[in-house]
Amino acid sequence: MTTPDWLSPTVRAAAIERRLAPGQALFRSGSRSVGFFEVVAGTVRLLRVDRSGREAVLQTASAGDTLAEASLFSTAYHCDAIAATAAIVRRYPKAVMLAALEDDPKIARAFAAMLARQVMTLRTRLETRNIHSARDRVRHYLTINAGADRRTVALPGTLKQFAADLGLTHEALYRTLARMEADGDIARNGTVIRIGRAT
Amino acid sequence: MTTPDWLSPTVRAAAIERRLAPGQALFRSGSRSVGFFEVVAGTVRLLRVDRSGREAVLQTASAGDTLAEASLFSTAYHCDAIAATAAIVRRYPKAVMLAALEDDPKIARAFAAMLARQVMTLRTRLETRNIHSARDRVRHYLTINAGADRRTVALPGTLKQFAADLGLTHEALYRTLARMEADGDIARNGTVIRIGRAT
DNA sequence: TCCGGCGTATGATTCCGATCATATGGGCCA
DNA sequence: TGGCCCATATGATCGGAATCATACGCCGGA
Repeated sequence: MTTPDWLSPTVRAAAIERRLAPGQALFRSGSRSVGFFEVVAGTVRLLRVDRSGREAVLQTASAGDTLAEASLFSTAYHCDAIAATAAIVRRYPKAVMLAALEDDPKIARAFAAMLARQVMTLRTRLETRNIHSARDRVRHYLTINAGADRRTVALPGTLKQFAADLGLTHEALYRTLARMEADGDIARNGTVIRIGRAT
Repeated sequence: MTTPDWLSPTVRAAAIERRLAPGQALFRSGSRSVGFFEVVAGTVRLLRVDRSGREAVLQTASAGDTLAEASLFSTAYHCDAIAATAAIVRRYPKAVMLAALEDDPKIARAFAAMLARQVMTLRTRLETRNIHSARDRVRHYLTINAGADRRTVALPGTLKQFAADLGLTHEALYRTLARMEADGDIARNGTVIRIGRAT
């Protein structure tokens, strides 16, 4: 989830860069796993599509985030990775990375710590999804993702993407934000949101 | 999530067993993290409680599962662990485990693999929560957790716990199961569910 | 420059899960 | 054995998010 400064020079040297057009797939569910990725620029989203066509956003990776780390231990990917914007990704080949894990306890530990962070992030998202009220769900997200001042949040993408991340329809999100703004709970400037009663 | 046969004898020797009464807390959110746990018997649930008192089930750990692995890398726990039944847990002290990670690449790798599995499990749960229809949500859970014959599922606990895991009220689950049974989508025998149209 | 697509926005309506209420049976403890 | 708690179950009602529909403005490409 953070810049992989913990990777050894060997692993970094083995990285392979690739550009993605918006909407282009980095990999698809079921395809053979060939390593994990770092997003250098742009945004890539991990998602699964169920029979009814509804898509669940599992992760939104922006510049500096890593992607599909878990695939190191399985032979195939279990979801689709789609570029939300034009993006550049770096692929760290599976074999090289696994070897590095064996060789260097520091890397292994850092890798484990990173996975642990992911587990916590996912748990938090699961917690968000447990909130039924759209308003409370938005509030929960905002308080968790507030910047250093605890008062402003810059959304990573469009409102539509934000809605998908929250597990809401975009209509519901638009309405909720409008109501929260009308009530003075938040103030908006595009995708920058200030939390708290208007002063 | 599986029996930690990958732990070194040293780590295992350092384990500390503890019994829990149903409803008793193993640890609370905010308390200093002192290691991770293995459930030897019974069931322990990880949950967070939001302001409104609603609780989100983050994980249900049964015998053989591990718990709070991610806490190795943080100083405090981020959720409550509550025994759902009478339970026995084994605690693996933090320092011992961290040292083992440094020493033995095999352990580190196995630990990372276990975390990776957790990440995938959590993603699947996130996917489930993205399904709005109670019926489809139940169906999704059942197809994923079907036994070897792909037709039967033995629920790990009570229906009420199952409802919490799915993020439904128990009333909604009772009704949904009743309707699915009436329609012949499933057949039930207590908490054992057979999938598929009645033959 | 004009057109088309997409994000944003809002209205009307529907649907279904949450909530509140009530009932029953089984298990456990006194 | 009696009483209590809890899981299971079902009914009635409500609220709010999903859904369908429409509109507007912006941006990029033809």
